[in-house]
Amino acid sequence: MALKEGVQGRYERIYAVVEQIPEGRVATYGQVAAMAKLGRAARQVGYALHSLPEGSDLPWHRVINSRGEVSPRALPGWDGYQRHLLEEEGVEFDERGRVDLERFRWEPAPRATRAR
DNA sequence: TTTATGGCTGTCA
DNA sequence: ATGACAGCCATAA
Repeated sequence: MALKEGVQGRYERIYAVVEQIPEGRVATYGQVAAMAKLGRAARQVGYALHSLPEGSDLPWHRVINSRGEVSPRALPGWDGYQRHLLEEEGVEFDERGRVDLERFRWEPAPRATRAR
């Protein structure tokens, strides 16, 4: 309709954020959503990832929920697969399969090139 | 156009 | 610590 969809790059925004996630680091949906200027559209982030185009180099597996765990998606084995990918990147999982967000939470750079 | 759902989040018990 | 309810916003039908 005549209403502006804002920008058609809503997906791109999410993709851009996820793409910025370094290895050995994880980000939550809410965090990505906030960084993508989507506000509380954390769910949409998950949808965007669900709608991921095939062949995307998007590290969607680095995006987890606020519990520090992968989404218990319907497909059995997907959570294990995601966890496996993160483990290879150096992310440590708990017995429950949880990650210490306090330690592995990706800290986005506000503006300057922050490297420590 | 509206309606329904969802890879979530945060608070309350 | 976990379990349940409601809120939020975009995509799909």
